[in-house]
Amino acid sequence: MDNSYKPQQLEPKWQARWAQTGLYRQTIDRSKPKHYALTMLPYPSGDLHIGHWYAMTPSDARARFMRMKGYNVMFPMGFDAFGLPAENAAIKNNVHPQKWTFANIERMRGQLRSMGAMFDWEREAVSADPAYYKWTQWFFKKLMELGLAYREKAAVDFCPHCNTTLAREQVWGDDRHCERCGTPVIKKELEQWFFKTTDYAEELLDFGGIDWPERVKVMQTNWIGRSEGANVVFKTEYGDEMPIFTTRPDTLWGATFMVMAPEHPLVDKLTTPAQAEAVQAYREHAQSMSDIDREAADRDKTGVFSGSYAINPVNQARIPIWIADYVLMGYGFGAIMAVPAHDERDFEFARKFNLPIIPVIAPETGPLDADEMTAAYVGPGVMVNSGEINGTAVSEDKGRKNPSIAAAIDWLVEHNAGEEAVNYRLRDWLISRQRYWGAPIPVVYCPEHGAVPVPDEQLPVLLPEDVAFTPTGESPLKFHENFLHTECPICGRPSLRETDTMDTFMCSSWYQYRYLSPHYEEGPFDPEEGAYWLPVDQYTGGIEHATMHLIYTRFFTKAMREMGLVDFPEPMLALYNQGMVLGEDNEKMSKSRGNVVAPDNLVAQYGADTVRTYLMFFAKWDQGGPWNYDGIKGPQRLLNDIWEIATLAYEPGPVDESVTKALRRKTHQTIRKVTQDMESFSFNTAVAAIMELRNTINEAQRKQNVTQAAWDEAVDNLLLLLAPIAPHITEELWAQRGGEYSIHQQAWPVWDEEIAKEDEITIPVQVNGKVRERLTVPAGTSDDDIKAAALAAENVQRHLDGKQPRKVIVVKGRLVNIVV
RNA sequence: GGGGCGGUGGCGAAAAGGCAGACGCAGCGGACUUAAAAUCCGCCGGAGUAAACCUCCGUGUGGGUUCGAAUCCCACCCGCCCUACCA
Repeated sequence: MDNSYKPQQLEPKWQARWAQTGLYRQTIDRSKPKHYALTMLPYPSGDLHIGHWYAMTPSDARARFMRMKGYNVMFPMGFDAFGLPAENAAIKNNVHPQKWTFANIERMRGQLRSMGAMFDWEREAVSADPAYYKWTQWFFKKLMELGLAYREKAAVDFCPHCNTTLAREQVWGDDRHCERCGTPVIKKELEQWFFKTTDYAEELLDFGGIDWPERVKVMQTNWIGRSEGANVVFKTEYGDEMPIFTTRPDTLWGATFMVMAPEHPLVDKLTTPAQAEAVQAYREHAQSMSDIDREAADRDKTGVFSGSYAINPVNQARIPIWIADYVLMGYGFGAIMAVPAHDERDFEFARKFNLPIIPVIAPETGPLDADEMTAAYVGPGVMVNSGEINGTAVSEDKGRKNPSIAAAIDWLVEHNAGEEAVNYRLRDWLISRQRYWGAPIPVVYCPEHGAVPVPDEQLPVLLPEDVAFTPTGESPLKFHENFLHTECPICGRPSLRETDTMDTFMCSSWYQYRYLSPHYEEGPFDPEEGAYWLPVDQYTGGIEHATMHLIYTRFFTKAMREMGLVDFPEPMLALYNQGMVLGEDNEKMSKSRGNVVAPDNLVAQYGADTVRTYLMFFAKWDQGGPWNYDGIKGPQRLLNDIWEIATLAYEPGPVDESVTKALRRKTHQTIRKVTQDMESFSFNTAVAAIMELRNTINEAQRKQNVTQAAWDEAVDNLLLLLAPIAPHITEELWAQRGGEYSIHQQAWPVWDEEIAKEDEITIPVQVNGKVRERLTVPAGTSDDDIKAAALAAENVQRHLDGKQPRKVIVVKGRLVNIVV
């Protein structure tokens, strides 16, 4: 009978068996510690990419490893199913987004099954399913109740191609383009819904208690952008209050002018008739410019004088108020005090428009001369020209740690002119999208009561199916009479529905909770499931979500804690970011480059197990790297060899005790190595260790010189260690060798330190740091004996050349270094 | 401009401050075969040498710490990623 390795046959066979026997059904079991393993859910674009395999199969292997280690593991899968591509496909191919999306999901389910992952499909959640988005809408209402959702008119980022507004996080790059389609965004004044992520700015900076990569923590910290300083209230000469934020209140005495953003509400009032024309022209110019031009590379400062003046509260100086687009309306108060002597941007502006420069910090080298300065001075020194705080030291510290800043803040408080303040770069999350394929915002606008949330019993607000898409991408909800017209839930008056839908990041902010009980109807998730499984123990996914999804879901969990739904502050205790598989040309895979690797073809050619093993072998997981069609041969040979090893009968000839012992040692060393590597996500070296064991077993196979018991121990453990990585072949071979179903329910092997121990060790002997000899000694030889043997060694003597060793360093079991 | 990550054979990569290059790919030599593929055996950083188990050089560059550095520190070069007039 032909019993060669045919993954194309045995993989579907076992996948069916697993499904049939409910092997991956994951239910509460209080007799075991729980482990919630989560991999970022895919968008159903229609085809599973090798990138999905790279994200999911090592994640699956880790979850399987935890299961064999004795944890009750939950490893769910679902789809982030709302979003623009579905709608764009609808416009292009005249197919309804729902049909397109659910057809893709169906196709991707099949592809996901071909991975042989341990997903519990009964926990699958699809965000575009009304049973799911009902709760997305419910969360929106809850956030409203908590005062964490509000509606405001603001100049927001708008993608003209996608025809919708975007959150700040979804505007990328130095040309400020749309994260989805790459079109440069424009600013638009619109009434939009926001979530108050800024309320949690301080708490989001606290990563205590979570094991997340340093890189993500740094990115989030920078994104939140905390800066310490003071709010200072300037008054215009007409008495209007003009608050500003500054990180350098100590330089207040050097403020020689003020600058407002062109969109600042006081611009109209402060513009004098003489300046009206110039200001109007400048504002129009600023508005017409896209953000790209506004932040163009040369960044030459532009601006215009308003004609009005403000009074500096520290010295009553009358200083001109300018309007310039280097001041952004979205940060602080949209206005600044300008201290050209000590701020580079202000300096540049002052030089260009001939505004006065007054130094207030004297560096150690002596006082500054305003006329001779060619750049702002931002270093340490001592305060001068600054009234009561003269003589205070200026350090390079930020905030109150800097004596001069502390003194300035105290002065401000004492004189009732300002207060210590912290400002964040983080903006509130804009969640309104002018698109059809998303969860409708559950709000009705009543002429009497304004924005009224839709009552719970009317949720979900369903997306109407009979809609006509226009080529412009404008939301068909705006023209859907039945959807649009409704009654006010409070008074019954005819009212209009909100036609915007929610940012899909809203759907993915809480999906890990819906997985617990995707069919639960009494709430977003079943509290009993939640009490057992939550929070997520191990999250894995790409780094690209560092400042988007990963901030949103943290915000969400903190808000859910306010709602009383959870009692922990962080959604995911540990996070690991995998790298990216690149094309063979070492470039990002893309259709236009023609370097895309199709997993379906690979599965057909090599089988899923080989693809999985190769993905885990070719690089450390967090690094990623280029795909290589030749490289996959290594894992392919590995699985073929293992097939041979496990299926060919072993008949020991004359047994060699020392070879037997060596095989057992290698077996136990491999268990130790693979266990540690699986623990630390070092899958590549885990596979390498398995390959080494394979090599050792191969040799025993050829020589037939180990005992049957040692042989079986080696082969059984080889299969167990490989089971999380290559689940099908190991299941098949386990069964063929008479093992109990399923290998995936077996306990992870444990190594015996005694057996793993080497009985001879090789110790390099260095003379002055260069290896001159290698000693093979029994393990446990005393340092003194090793030292003596080292000094006696022939090549060592030769290099000592009669000189007396000055010092001999013996590192236990490691090396000897003789210094002369 | 700021921040982060990285730079090791022909290639992918490994190395708790302690034998650099495990494991694999490719290559080369040999076996098997009519032949090729597959498989098996051997070699495989560079230089010296007929060959090394001997010697020298070698982890982007230059310094430093150390008995000892791919690893730690300083400066620089290159690549990738993030961020960018944030007051």
